[in-house]
Amino acid sequence: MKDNLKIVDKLRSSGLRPTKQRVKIAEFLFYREKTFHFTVEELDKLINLKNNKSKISLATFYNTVHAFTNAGHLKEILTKDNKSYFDTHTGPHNHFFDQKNNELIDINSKEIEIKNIPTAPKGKTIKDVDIIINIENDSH
Amino acid sequence: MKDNLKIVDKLRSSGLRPTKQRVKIAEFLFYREKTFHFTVEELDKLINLKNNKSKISLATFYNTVHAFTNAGHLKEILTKDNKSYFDTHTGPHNHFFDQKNNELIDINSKEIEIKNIPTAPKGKTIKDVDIIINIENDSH
DNA sequence: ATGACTGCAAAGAATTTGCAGCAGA
DNA sequence: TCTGCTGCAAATTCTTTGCAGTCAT
Repeated sequence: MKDNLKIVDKLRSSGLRPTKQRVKIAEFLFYREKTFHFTVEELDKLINLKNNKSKISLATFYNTVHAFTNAGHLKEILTKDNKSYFDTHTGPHNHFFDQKNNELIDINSKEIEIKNIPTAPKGKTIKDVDIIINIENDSH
Repeated sequence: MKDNLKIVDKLRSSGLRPTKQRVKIAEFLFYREKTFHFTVEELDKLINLKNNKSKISLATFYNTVHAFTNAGHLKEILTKDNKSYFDTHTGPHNHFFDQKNNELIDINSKEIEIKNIPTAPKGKTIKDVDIIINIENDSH
C-alpha cells in the first residue's frame, strides 16, 4: 500500500530503521485527518488493544515516540498535570488544556500572537515559546 | 521579631496553623528581595542542610508547599523537564526557562503581551495562560 | 480534648536503563 | 555479519498516601 511505502521512506530518511514496531506505530499516528494528542501510556493501550497478538512493549513505545520526536515527526507538549503529551501536528501552534478532562485542543497558530517578546538573557538564545491556555468548565 | 509575627499572621489568616515547620519554611521563603524559584526536593535540601538537627520530613515539605500554593502564597510553574517548580512571586508574570541548567528567570509582566487570545471552546472558561520562553546557550 | 499536622515508610505513577537476544541492512 | 532495535524486568525519580503519634488551640 502507498501509505506503507511513504512511512518506510519517512523513517529511513530520518535515519530510523523501519522495523515492524515502528511501522505499526507510524501507521497508527500519521496520515490522520485530525491532530492527535496522546501520552505514551495511552498510545500503548490503544495500539496493543487492537493487536492483542504480537504486543509492542512499553519501552519500545517510549523509544519510538522519542525517536519520532527527535526526528521532528512529533512534538512534545507539557501541561499542568506534569505528564508528557505528544502531538502529531508538528507545525507552530498552541493549545488549550482542560486539566479536569486531561484534554488538549489545538489553537490555530494565526489566531494568537505575542507582542514584545523580551530579549533572552546574555549568552542565551530563544529556542521556542510555549503557550498553554488553561480552561475549565463554566460551572467551575 | 517582626517578620515572625507577620508570618504567623499570614499563616493564620490562610487557615493554616503556624507550626514550627511551617514557620521555618515560611521564614526561608518569604520576605526575600529577589524572587525565588525552587522544587520541593531542592527546598528540602536547602533547609535541612542549614538545620541538621530537627529535620523536616520530605512529606511535610510537599504538604506545606501545596498548602502555601493553595493559599496563594506560592505559584506553581511547569517546565519542559516535567518537574514542578514553585515561585515566591505570585503576581502575573512569565518565565524564561533554560533546560540545560534547570533555571527559571522571571519576565516582567509588562514586557510581554498576547494578542488575539481565542475564545474558549463551548462550555469552557479561560482560567489562566502559561507562557514559557525556552532558552539555550548561544553556542548551542 | 479535639482536630490538624508531622514523620516515617510504603506505595504509586511515569519514565529510564541494562542487557540478552533478534532482526534489518 | 554487524549494528541497531526490541522486550523484559529492574531501577530511578518525583510525588502521594496511610497511619500512629504529636502539637496547636
